[in-house]
Amino acid sequence: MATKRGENVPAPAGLSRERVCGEALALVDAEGLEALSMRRLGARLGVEAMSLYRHVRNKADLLDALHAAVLGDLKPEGGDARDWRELLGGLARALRTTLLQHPHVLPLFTTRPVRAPEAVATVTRVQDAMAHAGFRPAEIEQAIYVVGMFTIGHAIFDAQGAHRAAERADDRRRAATFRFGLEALLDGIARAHRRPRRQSPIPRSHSS
Amino acid sequence: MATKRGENVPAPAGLSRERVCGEALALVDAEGLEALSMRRLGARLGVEAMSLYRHVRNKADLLDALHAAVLGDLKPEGGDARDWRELLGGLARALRTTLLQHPHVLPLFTTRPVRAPEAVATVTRVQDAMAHAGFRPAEIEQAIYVVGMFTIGHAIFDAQGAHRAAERADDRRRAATFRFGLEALLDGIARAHRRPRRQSPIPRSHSS
DNA sequence: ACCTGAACACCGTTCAAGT
DNA sequence: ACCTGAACACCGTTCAAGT
Repeated sequence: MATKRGENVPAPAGLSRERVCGEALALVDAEGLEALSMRRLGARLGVEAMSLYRHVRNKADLLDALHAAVLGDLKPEGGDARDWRELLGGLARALRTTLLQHPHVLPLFTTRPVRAPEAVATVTRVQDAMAHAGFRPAEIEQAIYVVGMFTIGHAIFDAQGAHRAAERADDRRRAATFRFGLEALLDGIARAHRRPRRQSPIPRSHSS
Repeated sequence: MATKRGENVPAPAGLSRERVCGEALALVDAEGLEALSMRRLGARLGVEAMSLYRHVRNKADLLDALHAAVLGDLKPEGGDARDWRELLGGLARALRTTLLQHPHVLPLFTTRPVRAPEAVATVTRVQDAMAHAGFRPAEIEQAIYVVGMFTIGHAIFDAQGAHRAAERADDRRRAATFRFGLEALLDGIARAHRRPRRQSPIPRSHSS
């Protein structure tokens, strides 16, 4: 192959949605979200920009795919644990790791709902463990919500600070701050579960 | 005025940085970040796009101004309190309110460092109260960091959910979830302050 | 079936020119 | 001093045309 000219010939151009999205993620990781244009992405794949529309509906669709791809990486550590606290904590730590590996994709998280099926599956495992530990559905939703909020907020702060000179408190300290907040939230969740929901004078049986 | 043609004549065109940024914020609040272009903004102000460059270095500069303007709104409630917990909690609640009033500006928070002087001043008041309560500088920074992360994370989730049909749990419940996480964090901060920092065998004076 | 060229309606930004 | 016209190098996207 590449017999015509020794110029560019970057790839055999067997395009596919996967290849398009993968290359887009590589481009964004390397040069930032603003550097992603259909024309530049096409060039990277050795193809005209218009060819991409065969595999991607839109630029918005491409961005959705990027968002999903990052969430798809999610590989929580303590996969075999059944302790809700370890599962939920592990999910948060895995999310932090993933987000910090793709900091340029973070703005998409402010715009797109979390719907990647892989991520949803991971969340389901946490939900099951919490249900098994006696949490009620509303409590479970709240717990996961709260931990997710904190984690994405942290990733945003952290990714910002990484560019700044002044507050380059070393990574160890930022990680410690994350850990501190996460443990505080897990404590809060555990405590709320042990206590009754609100101030109701005579709770019947075990709920309020 | 408006004697030439009864067509458009939107403003006397006495441009200023303030007017440019204010109109930009109005445009973004109304139509989203993507709708903001120099040409459209110029049109709204009754002026050609190029005139804006007299008052704004760049589009990036304009976005920075938007970010700062939103943070400038920050008006925490319990302004006269000296209780650190009330001050820090009030700051978080005020930030939440402001962010939810300008949801389209949220993506900028993933990209720009928080540097608006008004916001910094508010933060300084919280820092002073915490120092007065006996927190050490590192603890103070960590506390404010953690609460800020959580709040911005929450705002992102909340703003997303507001568009979605399925999870439109009513506002009251979302606010309750925010409150729950915030209180958990404040509890954690208070507890960490009462306890020793790490496992140090013989702490001196009053912290054990 | 898959890719392309040309075209359309937009961008941000510069610069010399108008008043 | 402040605003503008024309221009440049880019965008996303459509559509008819090529192979």
